[in-house]
Amino acid sequence: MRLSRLHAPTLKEVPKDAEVVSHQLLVRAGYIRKLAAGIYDFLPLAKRVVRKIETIIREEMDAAGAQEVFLPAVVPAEVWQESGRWFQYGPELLRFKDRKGGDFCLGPTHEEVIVDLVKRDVRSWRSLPLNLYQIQTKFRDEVRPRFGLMRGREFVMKDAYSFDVDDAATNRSYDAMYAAYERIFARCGLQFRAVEADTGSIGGSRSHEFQVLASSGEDAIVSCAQCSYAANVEQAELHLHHEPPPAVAEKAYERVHTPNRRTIAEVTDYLRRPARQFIKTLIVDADDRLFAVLVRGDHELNLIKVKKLLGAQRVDLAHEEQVRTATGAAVGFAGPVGLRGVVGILADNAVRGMTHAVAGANADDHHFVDVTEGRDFQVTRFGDLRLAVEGDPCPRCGGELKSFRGIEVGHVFFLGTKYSDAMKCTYLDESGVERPMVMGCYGIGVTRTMAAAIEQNHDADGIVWPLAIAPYRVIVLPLQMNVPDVVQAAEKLYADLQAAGVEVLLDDRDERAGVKFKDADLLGIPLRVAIGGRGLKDGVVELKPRRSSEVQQVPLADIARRVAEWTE
RNA sequence: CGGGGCGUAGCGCAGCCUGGUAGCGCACUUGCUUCGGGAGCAAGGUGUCGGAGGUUCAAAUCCUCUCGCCCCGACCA
Repeated sequence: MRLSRLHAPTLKEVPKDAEVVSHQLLVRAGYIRKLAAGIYDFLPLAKRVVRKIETIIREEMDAAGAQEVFLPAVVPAEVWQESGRWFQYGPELLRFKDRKGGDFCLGPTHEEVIVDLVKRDVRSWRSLPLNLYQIQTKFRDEVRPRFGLMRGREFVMKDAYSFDVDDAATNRSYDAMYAAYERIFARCGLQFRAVEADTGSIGGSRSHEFQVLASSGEDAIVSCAQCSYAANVEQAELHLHHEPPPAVAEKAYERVHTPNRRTIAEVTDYLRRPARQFIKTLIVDADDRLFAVLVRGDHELNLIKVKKLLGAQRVDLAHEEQVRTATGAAVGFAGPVGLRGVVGILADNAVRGMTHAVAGANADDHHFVDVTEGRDFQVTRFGDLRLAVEGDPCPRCGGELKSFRGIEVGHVFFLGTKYSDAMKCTYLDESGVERPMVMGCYGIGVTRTMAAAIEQNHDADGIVWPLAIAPYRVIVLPLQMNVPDVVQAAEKLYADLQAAGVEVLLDDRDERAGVKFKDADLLGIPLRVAIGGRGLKDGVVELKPRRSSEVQQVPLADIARRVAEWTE
């Protein structure tokens, strides 16, 4: 492709509405344009990257035994009513009516549609397992679309659904998808981790997220330095490796005045005690019953774990009024000592045996100091209730956990029979008994993967594409368009590379060398060949990988072969 | 959903407070010079000042409503 013809309008200035680097670079390098909040045009270069990611996905999904289908984006309400989600899903589901007044939605995910399809025609155990996937545009009317392609409203997703006779068979389908995902992201040239994730409200038993490692990632994950364990911080279990000794208190607790100091930071500053000596007391609403939950001051509460411990349907932090009802004080002054307004007091394991701790006094502008667990208050139930942090012990091997930031680009999920039960998707087993199919679902955010690749691979000059998903692999720069030898050599190389099947861009624009270098870097093309009058006199051209800073001088006669080798 | 901010040329912005008939940089067109890391000079085109209504002799500017976009927050203790 000639750059003079390519529709890739590059910008010198950073667009003002772009916050994250992938968004900035995609706009600046002429890959995307915004049409509306969270809705983007994909220009030719972006389309090529998306297609490359899709091709890798297709090859690996097909190799894993899945079959590609294409389901409608516009979905009639009936199937969503059948599963019950028409009423459960919030405003993220974009609903609308057709001309006859019938209800429809734009599919944010396709469990209903796929189950509807499978249950019609699959009746026998002989037809299972079955794994169907599609690559398609999804729409989720996000509360707050942001970060460009990272959290758009319209995006391209690969979604797959497996149907099996039982849990064991589903686990095999799951394992096959897990392995396929590892190959897909490895082939895309990305650094990633598969992490254990929360199974959430769907109630499945297994779930892994595929996280592309990037410091700008929205998700916090921990991974063991010694073994292969990795998990989302929300999911990471924290086992108690040794029982702390019972608390031995020296001092009695006393009440101190802490005017208007509500947060841990404010109080630790004011009292000059470290955060780890603080007992944070959170009031939570679990199915309309109020509980106090205690975690150490330097730890963070994990509501998901609280929900599991209580076996509750719903757990939220309490509202301001509820906090006042429970503690008799404003938010920020709750503490376990003398707390009456709650059904029970739960505490994270790290709170066990704490002495000389600081806690809220359940009175405005007051805290207690030198509080001791067991003596000054009784915990109803201890458990693992906090987010994991760097340095926590690995639940598998006891090694040290390291923390990372990640971008979730894929998710594999053991679904079970939630949808097949609700929508009566059943088969007849060998003995003629009707059973629900057991399902798994497997998603990859295709357009998000493109953005994540940039978040992980960029520098001050622009994008640095991994070879496998670059829109073109080579860019040829004739540095002086007014020197016939330079233009000729560039044209010949361009033609030779095309003939050899190498995806190549030729910057044939009548621009100065500086402009061409800047644009080549911005676009992120993995290999650059610069042809200039100076080098040509000595019969050489320059070869420079985008990722490295060293320039190789290559004889003109060898350049086509060298490039072809490099890009293989 | 709550709070804040911004809509002026393709892009980035100034002008608004203190009303007087719209400007800067980049980009774009033409010419000359330049030619290995976003060139210089000259000439040129570009706007319903987001939309509607109001106040006024006069509105980008003041007022009201509305639409769009961005950021922060959604109880982080």
